[in-house]
Amino acid sequence: MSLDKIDKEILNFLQDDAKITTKALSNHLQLSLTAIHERIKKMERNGVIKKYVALVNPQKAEKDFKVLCHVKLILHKKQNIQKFEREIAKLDEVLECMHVSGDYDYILKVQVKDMLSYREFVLHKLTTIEPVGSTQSTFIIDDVKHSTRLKF
Amino acid sequence: MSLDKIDKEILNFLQDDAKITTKALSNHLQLSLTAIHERIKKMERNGVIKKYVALVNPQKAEKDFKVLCHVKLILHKKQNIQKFEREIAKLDEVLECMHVSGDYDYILKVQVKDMLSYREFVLHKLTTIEPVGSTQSTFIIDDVKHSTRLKF
DNA sequence: GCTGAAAAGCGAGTGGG
DNA sequence: CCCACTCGCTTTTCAGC
Repeated sequence: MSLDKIDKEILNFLQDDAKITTKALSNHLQLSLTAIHERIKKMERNGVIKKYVALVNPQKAEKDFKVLCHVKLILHKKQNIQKFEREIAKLDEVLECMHVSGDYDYILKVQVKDMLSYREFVLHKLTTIEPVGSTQSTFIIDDVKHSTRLKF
Repeated sequence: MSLDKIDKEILNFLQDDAKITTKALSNHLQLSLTAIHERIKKMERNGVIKKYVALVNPQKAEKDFKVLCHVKLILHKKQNIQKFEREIAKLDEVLECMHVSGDYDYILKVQVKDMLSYREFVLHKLTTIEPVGSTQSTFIIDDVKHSTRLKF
């Protein structure tokens, strides 16, 4: 589907505030309520808008220890890859799992309470996944910027 | 502030669906409308809930080329660090900027349309930031998991 | 901190231009 | 694409426990 300029502006607003009213949008974009409403519904149906979520502040919720964990698999067989990706998806501590080019196969962004919890995670969860070969941890000193927004 | 069990359950729901009604929550958690409502408002005031946002599907919005860009600064002086972080915050292509331990100073998650746009980004935006020394790009083959949710 | 009920505001759908 | 109008639901507030 193709997004025109107005669609993109709507997305810019909704990515900042899921609860903005259609009325406010219609003021900002000089368009009628109905038009805005239909465009939003269409983008929801098409999957352009995936979902609406609340973002929680990790500092205020005991989840402020963040690590980038580099993972190598033992063997690059299809079954291994699938198994790893399936198991990783189940782990709540893993917010992101990226299959990457370069020295490692995957980079995980892991978010837990503290160093101790991280150790628990690596020992009892991550390294018990069979295809995992080696891992290497890069600690995040500061999350300078963290956005969920694609700017159009 | 401390979050009790009910608060945490509310957060689990809201992180999946910002638009869930207080009524639905009151059913799930066996609590009155007003009680749920007050807990949510309190967490919003305290900043436990940062904001409500719409998540856009990058595949359907021409932003499906993702790169982890490792950055070294030329000199680790306070001014350099501050300047870099200030400039990076302005770049819409950079969704995440993490100050990390290890061989590099920062890891950026950059999200653009395609390889050409990425090249433009590196040449005309990233490397024109003064304190940037060297950069190294790790391409994301597949975003296996991408979550905004902290599980309680 | 909880409940229940009443008031105000918004979303979703309709008919028509 | 816009306007005007409903209806029903959700949010918000208020009294009282």
